[in-house]
Amino acid sequence: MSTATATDLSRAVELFHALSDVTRLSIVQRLRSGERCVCDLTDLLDAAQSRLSFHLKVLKEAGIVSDRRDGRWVHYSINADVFDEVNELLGDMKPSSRQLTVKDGCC
Amino acid sequence: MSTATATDLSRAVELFHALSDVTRLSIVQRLRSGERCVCDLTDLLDAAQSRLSFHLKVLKEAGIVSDRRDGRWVHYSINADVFDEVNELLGDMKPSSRQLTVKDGCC
DNA sequence: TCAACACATCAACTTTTTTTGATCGAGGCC
DNA sequence: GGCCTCGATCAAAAAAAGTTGATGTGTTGA
Repeated sequence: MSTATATDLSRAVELFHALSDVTRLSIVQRLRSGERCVCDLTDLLDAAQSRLSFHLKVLKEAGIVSDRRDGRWVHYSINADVFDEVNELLGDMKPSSRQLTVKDGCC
Repeated sequence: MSTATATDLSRAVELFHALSDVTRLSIVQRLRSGERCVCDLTDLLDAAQSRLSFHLKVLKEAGIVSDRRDGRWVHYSINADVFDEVNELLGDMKPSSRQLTVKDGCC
């Protein structure tokens, strides 16, 4: 049985927020096939560098991606673990099997 | 094998956005045990009625909750199906098993 | 019919998020 | 060292999201 705590809640907000933007989801899409440097992504997504940097930071702070410096390039990659985490959080939101249905009366 | 389309993308954005707010997640939490009328929720969450109405609308438009009118009350409940949908969308974001790792060179 | 209630909607305002262009710092190459 | 490139950071502007209080709509019960 799972009960969501306050920290779970804010963690969920952080994760879902990080995933609630087209640019960021597009980045994640591009990273599915493997790591990419920022310059690759600016080309692929046709987005200004500072814009991408901003979104990558959001994704990174949420733990969705990791970065790896290699000379003057920084490569980003997906943190596969977070998907399990999201699933867990989703599990804490699903209606419980033993659920009240039609409430008689109200308030 | 799953490929995410543009519509998938905007649908994902809509869903994740709906889930990326404390108030809305709290609402979902409260609905886990079964349906609730708005007045119940205003009490439970100590939130102004119009505020709740706003968030319930976001959740409803995203298909996360449904409403049912019963006299002068409106009862909201979780749309359990969306969880499957979210899982599917998440599946389209996970790194593929056959993933490029260390890229040699860049750009 | 009228008053009270539950809830939705609206407009003005506040807050947060995103975009943009400029600047900065680190790394590599001459 | 000097210069160029990749990428982070910053401040200002723009856009989007959330809050608030007032008003509107449908329902009930007197």
